[in-house]
Amino acid sequence: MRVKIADVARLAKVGAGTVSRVLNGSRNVSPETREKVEACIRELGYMPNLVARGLAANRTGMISAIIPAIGYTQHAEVMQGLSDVLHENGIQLMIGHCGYSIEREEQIVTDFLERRPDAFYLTGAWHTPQTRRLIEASGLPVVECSNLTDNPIDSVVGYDNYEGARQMVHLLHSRGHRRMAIVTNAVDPNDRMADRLKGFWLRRANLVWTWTASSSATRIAF
Amino acid sequence: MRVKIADVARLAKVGAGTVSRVLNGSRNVSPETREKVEACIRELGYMPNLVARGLAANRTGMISAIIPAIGYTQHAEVMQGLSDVLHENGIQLMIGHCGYSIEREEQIVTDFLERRPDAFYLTGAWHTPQTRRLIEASGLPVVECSNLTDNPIDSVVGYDNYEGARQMVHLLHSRGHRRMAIVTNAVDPNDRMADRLKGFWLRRANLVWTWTASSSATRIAF
DNA sequence: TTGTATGCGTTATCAG
DNA sequence: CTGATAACGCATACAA
Repeated sequence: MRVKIADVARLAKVGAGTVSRVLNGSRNVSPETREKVEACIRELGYMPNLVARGLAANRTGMISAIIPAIGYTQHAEVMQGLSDVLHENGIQLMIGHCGYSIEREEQIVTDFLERRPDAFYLTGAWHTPQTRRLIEASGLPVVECSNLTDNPIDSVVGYDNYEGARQMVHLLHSRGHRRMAIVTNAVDPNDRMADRLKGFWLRRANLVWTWTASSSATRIAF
Repeated sequence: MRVKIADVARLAKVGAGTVSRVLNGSRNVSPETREKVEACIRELGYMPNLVARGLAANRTGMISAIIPAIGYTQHAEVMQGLSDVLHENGIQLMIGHCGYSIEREEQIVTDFLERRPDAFYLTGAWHTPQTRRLIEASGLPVVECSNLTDNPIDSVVGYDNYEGARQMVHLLHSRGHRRMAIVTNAVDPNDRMADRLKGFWLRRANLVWTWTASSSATRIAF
């Protein structure tokens, strides 16, 4: 049996509540008792059980994130940065990958909700109605990332894929270019790509649209 | 307040234990009551609280994995595969990245243990004594991956980096090659790389050793 | 087969 | 400032 708060309390001759207060850095504890408790914690090698804490405090210290693929650089870097900052604050990341499928995203959201995360990170602003319903019903904070939207679930962090593409084509066109091509990964469409394509088509000039067969095998022929 | 087992039990006019048994697919429940309970579960939109379950059952359904970096393809692919299979079985992955630092690995192991995972996945077989102590004391199943070792903590899945390198050099040498070069990432040494270098040095010939300044910027000059 | 009661380790409430 | 004590939501041993 692992050492728990009660053991620390007994050794320190204090109540369990006091140990808990020391653990959570409450201000309402005298320096002497705090020191005594901390000594006992070290002596017993006490290690808090965050599962129990999560149940009691109704706060797990976990944030769930869903990205298309773990190995996809763009998202991996975001996850790494997120994870770093969160970890410094005692929060862990729960990562799921949906492979550009919003149905799979819905499944992951369903499963993740059972673990009672404190917040959600979603990629893109394109979800199934049920996904949106579930998350809104949960009342959890949400960040949708990678694309802007007019009606976010909660908050969005992203850029305007449509406007970016439009400006690119506009620039090229204003410089006299007339034959342009798009090389992209069209295997699994998503809202970010859709917006970019919309931006391109605004001034299509002589547009050649090709795509990579997969993210690794490129096939181009004009 | 979210709907819990007690609510389902009340609606179905059964005991909480029965609902729990239905949830966990116990064989000891009559088809009629099972069906009735499942109907009530759907009607109420009941969603189990895995935090509470984890505390009661002493099993969280989470496995923690530590890799050097999330975006590093080799490990990302393993995480993705792991995650897929585990997810099918209701288990979630808790990923941490240590950036090739075994001290950071130790810190992550310490933090992860508080979340009571059911198992550990570690990259490499090179850890701090404290890391090994902590994990052994936890009694959790462990897989060390990417490199073989003679005294694993628990079990190992990997290949012999030393022997692989040795055989490569041997082959080249036997074909008459005498000037060879190693291009590698020497920023953060680890046991896998150490083993490979050992294998190269066995038959060094005229060995030129260079390295990439970082994983993205390559600098080679012979 | 089913219901009841107890425990899991913490936090939080409420008196002292 | 501190100590009991009641939740938290579920699993499980024990009875029925």
